[in-house]
Parts: sequence; C-alpha cells; structure tokens
Amino acid sequence: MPHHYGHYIRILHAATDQAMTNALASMDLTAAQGHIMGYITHRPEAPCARDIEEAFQLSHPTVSGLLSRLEKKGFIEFRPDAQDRRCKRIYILEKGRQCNELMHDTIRSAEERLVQDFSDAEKEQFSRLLLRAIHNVGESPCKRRPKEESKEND
Amino acid sequence: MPHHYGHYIRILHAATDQAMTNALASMDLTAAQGHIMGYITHRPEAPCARDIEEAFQLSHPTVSGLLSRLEKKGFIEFRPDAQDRRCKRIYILEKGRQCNELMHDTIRSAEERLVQDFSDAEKEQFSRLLLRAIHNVGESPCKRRPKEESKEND
DNA sequence: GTATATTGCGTAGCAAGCTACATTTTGGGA
DNA sequence: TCCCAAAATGTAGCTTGCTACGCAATATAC
Repeated sequence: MPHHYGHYIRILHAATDQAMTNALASMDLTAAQGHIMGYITHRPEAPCARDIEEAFQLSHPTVSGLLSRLEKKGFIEFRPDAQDRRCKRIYILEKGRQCNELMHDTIRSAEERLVQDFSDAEKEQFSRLLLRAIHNVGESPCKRRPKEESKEND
Repeated sequence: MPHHYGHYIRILHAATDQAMTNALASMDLTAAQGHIMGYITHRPEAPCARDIEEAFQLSHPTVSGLLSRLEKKGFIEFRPDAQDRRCKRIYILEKGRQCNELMHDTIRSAEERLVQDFSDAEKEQFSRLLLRAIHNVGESPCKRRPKEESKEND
C-alpha cells in the first residue's frame, strides 16, 4: 500500500505556511516575507536579491516580487552598490528592525508547535528524513548550477 | 539549535511539486491537475467541485480554477445534476481516460523516488511523523468547519 | 406556505511560485 | 581595444493558493 507522501507534504506545507502567515499578520507580513526579513536582518552585509535566491532556492522573479512588496510597505530599502552598478543592495529600515524580535519569536514558536509532541529523537529523525527526501527528489525548481567556487568567505 | 522544519518542508514541497509537474508535462498536466484527475478517475460516482475541496483541503476558488483549466484542455466535462441544480457533476472525457494509466504510474514512481533509500521502517516513520506534524499545526487553510455528522457511509 | 439558513457555485483581487525573454554591466579573450 | 559571455536585474504571462464577496437553489423553521 503506497503512502501518499506528496499529499501529506502539500497539506503540511499549506498548514505551516498558513499558520505562520496568521501569526505574522499583526506585523503586516506574510510567512514568505517574514522569512526573508529574518535572513536580511541577521546578515553581516547588506545582501542583494541574488543572495536571497540562493539561500531560499527561489527564482529571481519570485524574490523580486517579494522584495518589491517589502519595499512598498517600508520594511526595506534598495541602494545601489558603489562597486557593481548591476547590483542593488538591500537595507533594513527602522520599521523592519522594530518587528525583528517579535517576528523571530513568532517563527520559532510556530516551528516548535509543529513538533510539539515529538521526542528529541523523533525531531532528529524528522529532520534527517526530510533532508534525505529533499536530496532524493533533487529537482531544484529554479535550475541554477551549483557555483563551484565558494567566494571570499561569507 | 532549532531545526528549520518550515524551511525543509517548503523546499521539499517545491521539489516534489516540480518533479511531478515535469513528469506529467508530456501529458499536458501539472502536478495539481494530475492529482485531481486521479481522484476523479477512481471515484465510483462523478464528483462535484465540493467533493474535491474536501478531499484535497483546498478552497473553492482554487478548485474552480483547476477544473476550468482541465475543462478547457478537454480532460473533463461538466454536466448538471438532475436532482440538485446547484451542483455540476464532473465527468472524465476520453482524453482524460487515455492518460490515466501513465499518469498513475508517473505519480507513483515520483512518490517512490522520494523515499527510494528509506527502509520500510523509515517509510512508516516518515508517514507517521508527517501526519503528526499536520495534526500539530492544525490550521486548515480554508477554514471549513468539521461537519460533525459523517454522512451516509463513505 | 413563506421566511430564513445553508449549500454550491462564480468572480474579483491578491500573494507567491514558475518559465522565458530582454536589458545593463562586468569581465575575459582574441 | 573590441567583442562576447556571464551575471544581476526587470518584465510579461502563467498556475496555484488564498480571502471576501455575491447569487441561485435547496433545506429547514415557523
């Protein structure tokens, strides 16, 4: 009897996404936007769109849309890079910095709720199985080649 | 150190969805459309949109859009119910029936690939943990109340 | 039998994902 | 130097998900 992993994963994704979006609604952020804000905030250097595409495995148009909505709402700002005029660096504005703590806690507690009745061993196992499944499927949606050299540190 | 389940789940969902969509592309079906076709096909009675919303936990507009695209491509057909004029029953057309076998195999092998190096125990565990996580999150996206009475059989 | 609630569907409008293509800038090679 | 490839972004157009409406038909209540 086959297990319907695809179905479970779709349901689980929809549910977690919805839960996080609801939890962040008071801050005027969606789940996707919140995760990106978290990434930008705890980066040492102001990232550009490309960095976010890499980190979240998302296509450029997707990231572009998310960032433009964040900009329109006043969470972030674009400033051109002095060295490379192709690249627009992303800076957090005051409004973005304000909701950082609350957002971080909100996301963390949503993560914890997901596995609230799991033992430590089960949590480990869940992570391992998810990562193995990701690896098995392969198929990164936006097919970007792996970028063989690891840049100048990070 | 927290595990980023939300992140893993998002990636896994995107990857499986993409893999299934690629696999079904030759039949002019997407993953979402394929799953619905499978559901309609192996139903004893011609279902209506509402049945699909229940089965897949999707909102009415989402299902409505999917079905209208399937209709436009000639996979299905709507016919009004004789008893209840509100309800449009969904019938599979020849084109839909033709790709049924191939589609079923394609989806099944994508499911198997996901857990290709899992032991039987790990497969069981994966299903159990996914279902528990879904239950923990709760939060059904389209908040339809649980329908306290379980209808006549089925 | 009529009034109201429920149910099924349709549509508008939005977010978030994708592909495919164009544009600009950078950088490397002949 | 000059030309072309690679990289970063922009934009058009699609699917899939949602909420929030409204409408028509049925079912229930009085």
